[in-house]
Amino acid sequence: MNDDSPEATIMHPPVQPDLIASRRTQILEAAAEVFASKGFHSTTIKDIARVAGVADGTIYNYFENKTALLLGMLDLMTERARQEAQPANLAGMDLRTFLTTYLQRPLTTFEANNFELFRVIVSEVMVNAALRDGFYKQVLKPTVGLAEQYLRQWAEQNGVPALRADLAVRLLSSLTLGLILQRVMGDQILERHWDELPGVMTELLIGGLAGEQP
Amino acid sequence: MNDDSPEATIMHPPVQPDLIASRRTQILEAAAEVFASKGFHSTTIKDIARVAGVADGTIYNYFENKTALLLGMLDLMTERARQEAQPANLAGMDLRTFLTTYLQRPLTTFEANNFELFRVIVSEVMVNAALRDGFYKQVLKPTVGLAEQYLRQWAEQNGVPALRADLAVRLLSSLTLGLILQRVMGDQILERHWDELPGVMTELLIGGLAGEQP
Amino acid sequence: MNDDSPEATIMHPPVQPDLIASRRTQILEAAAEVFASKGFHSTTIKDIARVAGVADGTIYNYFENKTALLLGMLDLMTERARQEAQPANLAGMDLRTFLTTYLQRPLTTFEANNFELFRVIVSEVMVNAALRDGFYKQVLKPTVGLAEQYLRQWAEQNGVPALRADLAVRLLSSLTLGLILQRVMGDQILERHWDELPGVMTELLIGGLAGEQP
Amino acid sequence: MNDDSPEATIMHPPVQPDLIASRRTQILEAAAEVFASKGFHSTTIKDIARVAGVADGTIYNYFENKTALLLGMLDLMTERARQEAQPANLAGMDLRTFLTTYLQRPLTTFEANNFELFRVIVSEVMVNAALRDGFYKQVLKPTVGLAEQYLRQWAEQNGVPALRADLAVRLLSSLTLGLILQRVMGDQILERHWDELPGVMTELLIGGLAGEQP
DNA sequence: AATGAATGAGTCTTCATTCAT
DNA sequence: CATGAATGAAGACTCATTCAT
Repeated sequence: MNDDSPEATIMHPPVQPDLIASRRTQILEAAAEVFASKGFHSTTIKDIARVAGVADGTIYNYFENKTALLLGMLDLMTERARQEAQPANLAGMDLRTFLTTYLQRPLTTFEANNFELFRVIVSEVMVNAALRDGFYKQVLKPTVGLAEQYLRQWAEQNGVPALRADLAVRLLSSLTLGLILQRVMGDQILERHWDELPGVMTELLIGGLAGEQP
Repeated sequence: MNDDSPEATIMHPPVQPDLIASRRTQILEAAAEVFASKGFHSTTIKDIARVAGVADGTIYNYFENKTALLLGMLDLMTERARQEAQPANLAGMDLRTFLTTYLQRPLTTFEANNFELFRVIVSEVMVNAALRDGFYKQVLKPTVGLAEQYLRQWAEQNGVPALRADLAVRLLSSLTLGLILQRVMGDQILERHWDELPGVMTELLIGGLAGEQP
Repeated sequence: MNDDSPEATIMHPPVQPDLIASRRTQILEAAAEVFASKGFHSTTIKDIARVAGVADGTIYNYFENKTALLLGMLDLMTERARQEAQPANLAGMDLRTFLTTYLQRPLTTFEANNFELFRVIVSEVMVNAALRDGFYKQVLKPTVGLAEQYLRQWAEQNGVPALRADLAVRLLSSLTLGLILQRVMGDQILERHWDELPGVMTELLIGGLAGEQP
Repeated sequence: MNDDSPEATIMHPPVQPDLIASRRTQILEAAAEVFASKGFHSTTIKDIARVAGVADGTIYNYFENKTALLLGMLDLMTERARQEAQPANLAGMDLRTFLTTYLQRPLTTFEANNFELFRVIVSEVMVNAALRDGFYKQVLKPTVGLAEQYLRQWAEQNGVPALRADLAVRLLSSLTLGLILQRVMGDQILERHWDELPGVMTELLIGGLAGEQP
């Protein structure tokens, strides 16, 4: 109540951009939590507001609509993934290390805590064009692109000229995606051997199915 | 109608199970069509009824609820898949043929006309436990089981004793699933080379990434 | 259709009126059973048909609509009540016997097995004018009328000229009705002393609240 | 709004409970009106909303579901009844006054304006366990309890030791309930003599049927 | 008369979104 | 910017009733 024209200040405090960002994050994290546990369509704005500790209407100050929350979550996840994923020095890596690393990262990332959320996102990605685009461009394409780059280099350096790098790399990403999906669907074998997968898959891929097993 | 034929005296023919079945199919096909074009949640019962040419209520004479329609579609697809999939004599196949066949079937099946529907099913499978179970048990598990059987035999006969058949086969199914998903998500490369995939993937898997390319 | 050919006879057997009646009864009893256990509005025609062992549509050959079933049940109950209620020779009865008898009959009748059904009927009687009329005219009025007759006679013979027989008798019927209702609502005391009620109430009514208790 | 008064600085006044209460009341009164005229099952939420002057959805901000409206009405009636019923000093009353009062109150209360509504409530009470409980506990039990207390005292003070107060009081409440029901069912006699009933019934109860009539 | 599949009007209820305060 | 009560469109589902067989 300390005023020289205090009301104005009190009533319209200069909006700190940090606050805006953190509010967004706060809401997104609440959304992630609830989406993960109830799915997208079963989650109501009220649910999210309650968990976020804000009013229903407040959410609409930060997000266009309910779907925008999903897009926002994608951004958030991408952002974090990027921070964690130090632009690892792929350049000098040998193939085995590369493959193991490349397979391991997504598998352990999802292992951590994102299975439920992943379900929800995939679910909507399947059905929502905008989200599908976002997912493809922000998540899948960059990952694939990076690997393709590496594979080309490696093929060139090792005299494997005929390698269809563009398809080979899709083999890798499809494999990862498929593994996660099957795990999510309740496959027991995958759950039991989840940690060994990067290693085993790498050997299978390098030596070929008929190759020598370590 | 007034004829001497004996049929005329049959007054209450035991309700033709055929009719029931065909009505179910009629409704399911309508559902598939609408689901594919609008997604599950955006489709109303009225939409389906209209396309099927029946009243809203009639649908509930054949299906418990909206979700049951999806389960029914799963059955229908499984049924058809089973009919198409002659219990091919895997026993005598060489590895290359086996892999190509095994990869090819799902890819071409979905190529045909089911992409949109596949999206919807995967979408709900991710989020609906009952459906997930159905999908896993009816679609994924049988496929995987068959292949595992083959791989074990093959490994034994070809002296590759250490092969982790249980994981190797999951490599295959994950690969398939992942390829379809990436394609569904709009990957251009995959779309362009869809028909070559079984062949290319087979070579990559047999020879290993480092293997000799044909 | 009117020909001598045997088929005609076989196909349209002369309908035995007994059969009609028994079919009606069969359906009504099924209705009573289901109504009693689920209430009127929660009971579907299909429920009744199943219990009666007939098809849905058959019910509509015997009853105009769902409400008519209630009216029919009323008739059925009235009919039975009338048969049981031998036009007891009230004429010579002393007051105490009369009262005890008069109170006892409805209480034990409902005790038997009709509580649940009574609930349903009262429920609809409250809300459905036609049914209310039926109940009033077929059940309440006759009972009250009979008693009024007796009371007048008795008052005359015993020199109690001022007795407002018309109201006194309503005291009796209201009492009965009210007791049943309170019992139905779960009053424990009434349930425990149900059998003693006719006696106790009779004494209270004869002696007055301040009267000597036996 | 822009004045110097301190109130102006109160920005988010804790939502006035008064407003909530009044909105509830507004809706309940609308519900009572419509229920009374059309019955419970024939009344739609839309009907109530229209009469209350709110949107359909608004009703669900104040009541769980349609049935909760009935429960709410019970509360409202109980509340009002309690306010009217000053905890009258029964202690010092003589029996005649007590009885007259005790009988009179419910009869005149319902006379006023509640007959139609009473019908609806009784109707549902018969069939809905939750409502039945509410009615029993909030309406019937308290009334009965109060009277029982009085009767015990009175019996003790007047040397009527054998009085079955627990049953005697149920005679009273049953009588009341039954009278209202018969009146509701269209009994002309009761309607005509409604106002005299408390008096007449009191005399009948005190003197006994055989007693001297005033 | 019996059947029971088909009908489709009718309703409760949900919930994303708005907007006055 | 925050709030949260109000909104009302939308949809799944029920079920009494009909009628062709």
